[in-house]
Amino acid sequence: MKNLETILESLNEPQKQAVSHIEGPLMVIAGAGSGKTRVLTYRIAYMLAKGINPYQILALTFTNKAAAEMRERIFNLVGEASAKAVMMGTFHSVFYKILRIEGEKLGYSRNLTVYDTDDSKNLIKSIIKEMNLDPKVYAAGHVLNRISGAKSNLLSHIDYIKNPEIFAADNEAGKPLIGEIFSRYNERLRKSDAMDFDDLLYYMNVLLRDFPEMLHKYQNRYQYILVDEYQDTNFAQYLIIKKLSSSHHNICIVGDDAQSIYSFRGANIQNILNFKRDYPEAVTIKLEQNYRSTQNIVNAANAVIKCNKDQLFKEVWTENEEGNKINIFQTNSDSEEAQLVANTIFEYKQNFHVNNSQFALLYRTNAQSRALEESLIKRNIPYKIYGGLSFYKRKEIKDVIAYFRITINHFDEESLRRIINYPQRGIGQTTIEKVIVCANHHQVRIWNVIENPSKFGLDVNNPTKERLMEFVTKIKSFSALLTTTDAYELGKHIVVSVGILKELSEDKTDLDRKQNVEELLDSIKEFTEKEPESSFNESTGEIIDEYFPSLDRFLESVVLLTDEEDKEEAIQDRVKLMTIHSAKGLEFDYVFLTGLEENLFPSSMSLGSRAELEEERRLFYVAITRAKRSLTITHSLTRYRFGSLQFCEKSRFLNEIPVKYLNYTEKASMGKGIFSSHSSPSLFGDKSFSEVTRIRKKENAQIASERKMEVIGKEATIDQIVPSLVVFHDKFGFGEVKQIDGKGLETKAVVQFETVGTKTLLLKFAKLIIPDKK
DNA sequence: ATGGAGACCTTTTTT
DNA sequence: AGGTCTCCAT
Repeated sequence: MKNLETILESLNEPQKQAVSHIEGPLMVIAGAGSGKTRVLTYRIAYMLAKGINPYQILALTFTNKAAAEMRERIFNLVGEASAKAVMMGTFHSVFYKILRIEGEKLGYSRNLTVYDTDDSKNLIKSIIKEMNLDPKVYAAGHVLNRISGAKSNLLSHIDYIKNPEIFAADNEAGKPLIGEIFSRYNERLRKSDAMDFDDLLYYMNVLLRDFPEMLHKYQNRYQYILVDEYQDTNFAQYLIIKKLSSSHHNICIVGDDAQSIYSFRGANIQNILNFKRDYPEAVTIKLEQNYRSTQNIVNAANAVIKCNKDQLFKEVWTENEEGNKINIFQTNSDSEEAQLVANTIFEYKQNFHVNNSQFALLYRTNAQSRALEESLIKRNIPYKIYGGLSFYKRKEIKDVIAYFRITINHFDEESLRRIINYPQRGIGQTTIEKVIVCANHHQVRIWNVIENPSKFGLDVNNPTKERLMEFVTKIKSFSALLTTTDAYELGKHIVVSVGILKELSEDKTDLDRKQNVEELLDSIKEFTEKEPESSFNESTGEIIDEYFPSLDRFLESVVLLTDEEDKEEAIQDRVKLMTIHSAKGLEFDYVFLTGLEENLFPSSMSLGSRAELEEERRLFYVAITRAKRSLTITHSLTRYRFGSLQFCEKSRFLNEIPVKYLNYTEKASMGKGIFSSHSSPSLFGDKSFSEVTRIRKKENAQIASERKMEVIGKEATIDQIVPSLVVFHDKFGFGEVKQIDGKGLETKAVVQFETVGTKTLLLKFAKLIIPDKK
């Protein structure tokens, strides 16, 4: 543990103030790249060094990624014991923990399930169906948005129905019954002993509002509260923080109004603008020195954000070098755009010593990643896509998790519906509908009906009844093992005995799925082998709850995870691809920002109001400020969207960067990267612009034909494939055969690919090519 | 009850 | 283009 002086040593003046101002409200306005995370972590270290009990510190973040990073950095500063004792996590995960403990006061059990967005949507869909409403008029996504918005503003379904303005708005939109859906939705959640994401915040508020002893308990417990990314809080979050800190006012919020990009989720930028009103004695500190980026990048970003009307005054500056100008390239098509990016990375790597992981490719929408991926594979550049369809959202994983959930909570309706006939056991749609109607009619849970079909007069034939009861018996047998069998053993038992693994093994077209399930089991195993963390009474040290790595504990730990925890992350040197939203808080040496076109960025959805357009502009600001050394922006004249070719206009945002900070290349040839212009004049001496272009084109032609040569080879017969053989796959590129399983037409090969990692392939489909040796 | 063919809709962003 | 949903035939 460091002492107070050494903690402060490495900080600049405002950072020092922010770190050492511990008592009383503090607002830190942290410009991009100004060392925000550093301040937060050092502040916690400072508090601990001052002797503050780590159990009294609550640190809230928005994303799991941010929480993990903060935990790690504090860990390094102060050591494991103290770091673990600090309550640190996302809003949702922290309040979920509390609600599992206190939920009985609100009519929830300790086993309460959290519904993710898919679950919520599915539930809404079925309610809409049950109400005989037109699913086109009542689109589940839209209805959920309305409900979510209400909950984020702490409106109950009763408030919603009673509110004349809301009703008028819904009525005008032709959807007067959203309030009724809301009401039924809540009822079903309750019946399922489940909360949706918004409920975690909503019920935390209810707990603090209706139970004074709870308010007192948690105010007392958390004497020091830190909130990261405060500009992204919604009303529900804002009020929890306000209540918890009302007795001591030891609240430190850190944020940047210029980086508020989540208003679509109910984030209210006013929360940061109003902090002074809530805490008149609050101290405000601005962190304006940027340590991350070059002057060109900082200046360009400043110029862009100045176009917004709503903002707190702040002037970000840097002492870093001027740096290269921002390169902007226009291409003919999205695939050329992608190739230009890949080629530029390729050239960069050839000419300088740059690692793959120093590059980031950013885009507005996930759909844009595909073209980039293809061009990277062609160039044999390893990459990793962040976000998108995360591990826990994959079908096969959700199926397995659903079994876990139903084992822990029989009333979890969405899980039940998901797996009652998966793997198929002859319980079809008609039966399920009858069960639901029956359950609604008797005002009981679906589980109650299938547990005892005769009791509720369920109108299905006897074999079906038996199948239902067989299912119930099976689940009950799993539940019986919860306290005696650890998460891994039970998880494996479930997957095997239910036949999921067998089912997936039979699906020859997609062997990845089985692998994913196995990966899930591996991660459960890791969980069970982790060092036990028993909970104990903080003042006496008495162990209250002996740790046992049960399945419900495992589920608790992953239910709010959206990203796959990637263990190989640090080892693997790969180019990173992600949306701008998920890039927030991160930084990269070389950033490529693609698709700067009207209707894509800014998104066509955001053109309705100034506020929305300003949010898009903040998003652009976030994107620019991710870059440390170099920023390359591209826009394409055409792009495939929704399956057809569209013509695209250059984004208005590009005109907001003063020309003195940039190099613009119209009609860029896709082979010509940033070398052709000004970044690296020494490489080409005094050759003219067009000469360099010509050289580049020629080189690229050469490279391209070389690549072709490489790939030409014979398609391998099955018995030719042996371990350690280098092979080429049409989609995955080059790889090395690691292992062969099975015989004849069923032969499978485990191949380690250079760019996409390890895949198991069924050889009769894989069409592997053995490249000719040069 | 199941599976396949075709219609249909998507693309904002995340806990 | 690709996945999801619906409807129809078996």
